[in-house]
Amino acid sequence: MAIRLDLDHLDPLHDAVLTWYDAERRDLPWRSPGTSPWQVLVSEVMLQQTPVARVLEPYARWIERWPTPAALAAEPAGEAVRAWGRLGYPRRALRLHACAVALTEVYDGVLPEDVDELRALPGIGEYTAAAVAVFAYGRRHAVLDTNVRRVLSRLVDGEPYPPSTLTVAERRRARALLPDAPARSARWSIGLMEIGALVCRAQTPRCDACPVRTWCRWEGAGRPAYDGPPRRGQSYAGTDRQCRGRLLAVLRSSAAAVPGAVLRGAWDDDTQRERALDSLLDDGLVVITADGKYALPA
DNA sequence: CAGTCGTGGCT
DNA sequence: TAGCCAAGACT
Repeated sequence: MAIRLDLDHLDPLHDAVLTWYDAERRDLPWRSPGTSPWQVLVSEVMLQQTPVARVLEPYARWIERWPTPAALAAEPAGEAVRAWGRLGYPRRALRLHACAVALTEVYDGVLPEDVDELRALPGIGEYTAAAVAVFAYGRRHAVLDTNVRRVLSRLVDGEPYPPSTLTVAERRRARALLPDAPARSARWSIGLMEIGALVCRAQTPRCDACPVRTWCRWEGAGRPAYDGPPRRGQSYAGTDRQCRGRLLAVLRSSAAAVPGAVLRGAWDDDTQRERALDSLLDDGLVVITADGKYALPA
């Protein structure tokens, strides 16, 4: 049986996470000492639904080219989409550009520290606002990403996976577990994320290497399997998303505007291609030029 | 609130 | 092999 979690005496739990983090943390570029809040934001947006390994190279090129919000805001949004490469979900690039414009115009290029102000910026939701406030500014605030949610669900609830949507109970609990000192709470949050990424993994947990194993209800209960309703799977082949990806890849690789005939060669199904192209135009990821060709936005 | 939105690696 | 999933946001 796991040791019951005592909310009045969390120090040992905190210590276990912080000690483990100091020893096992990955040395990622956005964690190095001189990282600016803007660079933290760039990394967080790129990491939304995209694994660390695929972010490393685009991130390095991005911050070298656009070290400040003003630098990015000075260029066309299409350049952001092009530099986004194959990270996926390219609307993130568009939003990050819009965010850079807003930061430049409204905040004089300085990221706000307040989560509500951050939350109001394009592409910054609840998680990313918290991540910037905590990781860039050391504020005391709960950070609930998919890793932390899974770790706490297993540790405290004994459930293999968190609820499908973030609940108020999860927010309240995450807040209650936070160390009192802001600097300590920030490291606690990063530590939980890192445990989720390296140890308490979704499919292949490494409980033998877990620093909080002695408190874990899930491990203590023999790691019961998930038995709820089927979790929504993401199909991809043949979907509009794949079609959009193909079309955008053509535009990314071309410096000049592209005639419709070329796009036609990128996807066979006329109906689906037109639908996907319309949605790309709606999103502002693609524009039609004066001579009727297609291009990334100016 | 549930659906939509890319891409690729791992088991 | 075919799912499963990865530091979510937005509508």
